[in-house]
Amino acid sequence: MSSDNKTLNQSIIKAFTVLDAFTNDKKEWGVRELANKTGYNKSTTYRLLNTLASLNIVHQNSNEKYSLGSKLFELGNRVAIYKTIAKSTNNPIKNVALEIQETVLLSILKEHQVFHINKADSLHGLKINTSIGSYQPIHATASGKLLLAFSDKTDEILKNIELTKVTQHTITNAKAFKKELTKTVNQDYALDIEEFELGLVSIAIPIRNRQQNIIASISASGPLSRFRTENIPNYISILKKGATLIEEEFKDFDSL
Amino acid sequence: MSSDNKTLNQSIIKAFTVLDAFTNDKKEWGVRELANKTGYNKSTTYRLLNTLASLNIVHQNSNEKYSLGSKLFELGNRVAIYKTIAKSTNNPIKNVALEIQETVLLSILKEHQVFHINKADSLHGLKINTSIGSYQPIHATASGKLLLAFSDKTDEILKNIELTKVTQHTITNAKAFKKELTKTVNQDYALDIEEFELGLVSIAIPIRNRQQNIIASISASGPLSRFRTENIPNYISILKKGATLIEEEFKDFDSL
DNA sequence: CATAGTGTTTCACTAAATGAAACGTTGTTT
DNA sequence: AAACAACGTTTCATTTAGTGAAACACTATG
Repeated sequence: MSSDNKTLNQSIIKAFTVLDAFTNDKKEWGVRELANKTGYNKSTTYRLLNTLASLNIVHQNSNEKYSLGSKLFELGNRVAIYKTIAKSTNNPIKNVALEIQETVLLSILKEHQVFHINKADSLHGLKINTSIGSYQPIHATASGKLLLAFSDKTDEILKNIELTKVTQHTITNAKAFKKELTKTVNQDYALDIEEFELGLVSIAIPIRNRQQNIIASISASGPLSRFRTENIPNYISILKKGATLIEEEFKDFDSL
Repeated sequence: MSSDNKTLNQSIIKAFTVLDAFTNDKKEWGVRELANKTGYNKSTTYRLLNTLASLNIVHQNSNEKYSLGSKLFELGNRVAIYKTIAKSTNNPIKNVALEIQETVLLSILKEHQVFHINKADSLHGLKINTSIGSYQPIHATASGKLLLAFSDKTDEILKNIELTKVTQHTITNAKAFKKELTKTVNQDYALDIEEFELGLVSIAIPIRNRQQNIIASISASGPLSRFRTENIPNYISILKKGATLIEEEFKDFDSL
């Protein structure tokens, strides 16, 4: 068992486990339902929700179910760095999404993963279900491969990640993966055809600062059924429009 | 002492007390500094930060100080209702702020207080320090008086609030306050001259839906030194431009 | 009326959290 | 170079809070 100093506060762990259950797909939970989901006793769950409600972190609706409260919106707005970036990039990526007709993501490398700062959804019914603020594997996504390929810490990061198999198309062989990164640098874009999720295709290009260092990626994702390899130059062209606008805004940033 | 069922989880209370210390004014804290601020023992504070850091709710910078982490940004983005409204209203209120040359706020009534959904800062160095997601008193602010005046629950809310003195200009007499609300309805805007904060002036107008029910307020705030009563019609005109754009977006909403 | 499901409460018991003191590191002052 | 001040971090004995089973009260459904 870990020493005292590294023992985590269990009540806080439980509280955020409960909060994590609230997603865009399921915005409200009953007490017992949430207890089943988290594995916590229903009395414990009730007390956690009660405390969180008293702080406006969740609130109880008129149907007795609980949903996220305004306090998280406030706290989320204090994480200023991402809020500012999200705000500034809304229009460029929205325009790209309209033109490319797929979901567009703005992403950076963070903690050896791909972190999504902003998103503009496709208007199609069939679209990826990725959230702003979420992480995805670096080795199995277009954005991840692109950011890793151009990173100045590529070897260090490679030592710290596992090329785990996410789908049968995920590149798990180290040599093959390095070749993929070299190819990505050469062609100045990355492609992920079902490497992260079956039926899903993504294409990512770099966003550079004044010194030509990559600070983020912009990508488009959609189902394989709507994807044509002959359309790649067109996709890149549209993504570049968005990238250019974002680069103007962040040309003097070292990173996002 | 309260019964078992209403006893709040102290660890969660402490965790969010710690998180509340991180503001736009002070984004990073050392362990002892934060312990002094919150009144918690430095060991306790260290453990709280350690747990929060393990969840990416805070993170420790290279200078050993702690700041808010990406997880709050993610959780904040799940409070979809405010995020959507904030996103849709960014341009209108930004444009109003540019033209009016003061800080502009979009606000609603929530829990007998004024809740700020969105904000566009003035470019002046001297400007109000209000945060998105924060609450202000309903009786001592322009937005609050406006939203209360037009509310269909005015009397009920008045029974539940105290006309506490915030500055010497705050209206604390019930009769005088009711007259102020009547005047607000008649002139279709509200003014707060140093009622909430000395030296601060705010003017608010309504945002209406298709049924002409007020769903929010848009206001401008700045220092008394830059305020001229003869400019009120001009301020209202500019605010109305923003209100009109927002009304187009939310004309079918019953409330925000 | 019976049943099933919910949120909420109680109480005896269990586990977690706490704080004082000390440690190790870094930067500053003498 | 040594002493000092401030920091983050760790330890251990002690204190406090948190927990879960069982029961209650309510609502909806058949």
